Amino acid sequence: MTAAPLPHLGEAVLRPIRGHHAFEACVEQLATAIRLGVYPLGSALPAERDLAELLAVSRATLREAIAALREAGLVETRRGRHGGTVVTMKPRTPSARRAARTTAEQCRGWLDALDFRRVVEPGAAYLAARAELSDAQRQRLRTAHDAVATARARAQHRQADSRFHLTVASLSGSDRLMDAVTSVQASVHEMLSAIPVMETNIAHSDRQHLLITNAILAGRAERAREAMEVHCDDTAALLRGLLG
Amino acid sequence: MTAAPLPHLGEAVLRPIRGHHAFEACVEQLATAIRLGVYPLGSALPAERDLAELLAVSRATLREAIAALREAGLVETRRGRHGGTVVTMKPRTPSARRAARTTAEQCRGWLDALDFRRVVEPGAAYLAARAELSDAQRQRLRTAHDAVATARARAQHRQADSRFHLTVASLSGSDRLMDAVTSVQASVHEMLSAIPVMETNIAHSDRQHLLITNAILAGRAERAREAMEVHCDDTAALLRGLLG
DNA sequence: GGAATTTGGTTTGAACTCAGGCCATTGACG
DNA sequence: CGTCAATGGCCTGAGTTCAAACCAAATTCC
Repeated sequence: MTAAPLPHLGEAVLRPIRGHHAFEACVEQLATAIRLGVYPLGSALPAERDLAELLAVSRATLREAIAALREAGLVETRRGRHGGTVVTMKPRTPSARRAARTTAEQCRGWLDALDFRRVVEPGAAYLAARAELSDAQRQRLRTAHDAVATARARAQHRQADSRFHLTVASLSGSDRLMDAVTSVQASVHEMLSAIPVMETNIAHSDRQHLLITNAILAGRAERAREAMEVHCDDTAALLRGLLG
Repeated sequence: MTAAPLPHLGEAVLRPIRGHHAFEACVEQLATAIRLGVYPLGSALPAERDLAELLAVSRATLREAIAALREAGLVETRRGRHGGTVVTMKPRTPSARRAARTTAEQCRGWLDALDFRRVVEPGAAYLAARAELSDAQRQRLRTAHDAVATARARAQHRQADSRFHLTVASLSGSDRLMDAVTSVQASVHEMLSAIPVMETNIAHSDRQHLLITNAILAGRAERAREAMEVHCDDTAALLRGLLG
């Protein structure tokens, strides 16, 4: 039997343990969820004890994370019965975000995200179309699509778009795909916040959303996947062009 | 503006922070890498200092993990120059593994892995076929394929199969895809170790590997993806049938 | 008005992890 | 044969995180 070390695979398979900073990870997850519009402006986060359980983190750590969000002006907290932590920050406008310089490291991660997205989002659409969706699920998809189509302001359209893609992923029924799409959407959201987007792009994108929605609701798996592939390719082309 | 909490998305998007047990995560990653054949019997793991950096973990923690592997009989350690930790354990045979009872929880995760796999592995094959591969990379793919085709013993075939799929993923050039495939291969390996596999299945599988390899080397992206899809579907059908 | 309940706020001691340095062992090379 | 370099083995002090209490505020309901 070979005793070759297979070095390339070793380096590729062994990956950093994500773990030593529960605090930072909490801040990032919550901030991302807020920016993606999972918790829109004015909505309340779950109670601390529930949130701590969701994130599998101690309440002490979670509170530090919430304190950081509060300090950053993203949320406000009120005490007492029916108190809680409420989202108060309007999503940053693209222009405000453009200030941050994009590093080479960041750019590499972004390009990787586009490749990964082109794989997982069409896959999610495919599975969602094949799944037997309940009426409530079908309604959620329609609602999510309508929200994108009718959003007027740029930032709100951005959030509605993220929610649409996350909704499709959630309908796939796969936890791992949901993870993957969440991660990808976080990256895409960052990218889109760093560049200007034109009206024509949005209209084009909305048309594709409709195709995807209809294909999923009709149970046309292949068609849903192809529509999502086209959508990802178009967005990727736009982003690649403007980022390098 | 809506203040609806979007509860379903919140529960789906917010995920446990994987982090509070660097030690356990290390043990799992290393044990998985060994079982998948990334470090075959007789080969040496990287030096502790290098491994600690790869896993982004302190040397102290890594050493505890290695101690656990040693105690489990997976590896042995020698000191001094050109010392190190070498893999000593033959992969467990399916029969030895069958003893472990499969829980409902485990089964759910496994079924999810099959869905996820059907998305990411074909995606990886597609990207690998589209990438401009260096001669060294092409050679790695051929070597990995030959190893599967010529492996005689069941357990060795299993490892070679994992290595083949991991190699395809590494050729995709996407870190995130590599992560995803590593994770699904770990699950698939567990499943296959829990059930009996027949010779005919192996022969069938080997034929598909050849199709995939040729499509990638020829740069036929669509064909590579379809071949991998068929391969995943066939394996999934086998596993689903034998697991419930 | 008063009690119960829900929710955030705080404290405490234990366990885990880290970074960095230093020691011990072994084989290779001059 | 002696030195050197690579490697595993070990220690210490600081920082995080955890679990499980208990406290304080605010709302609801009697």
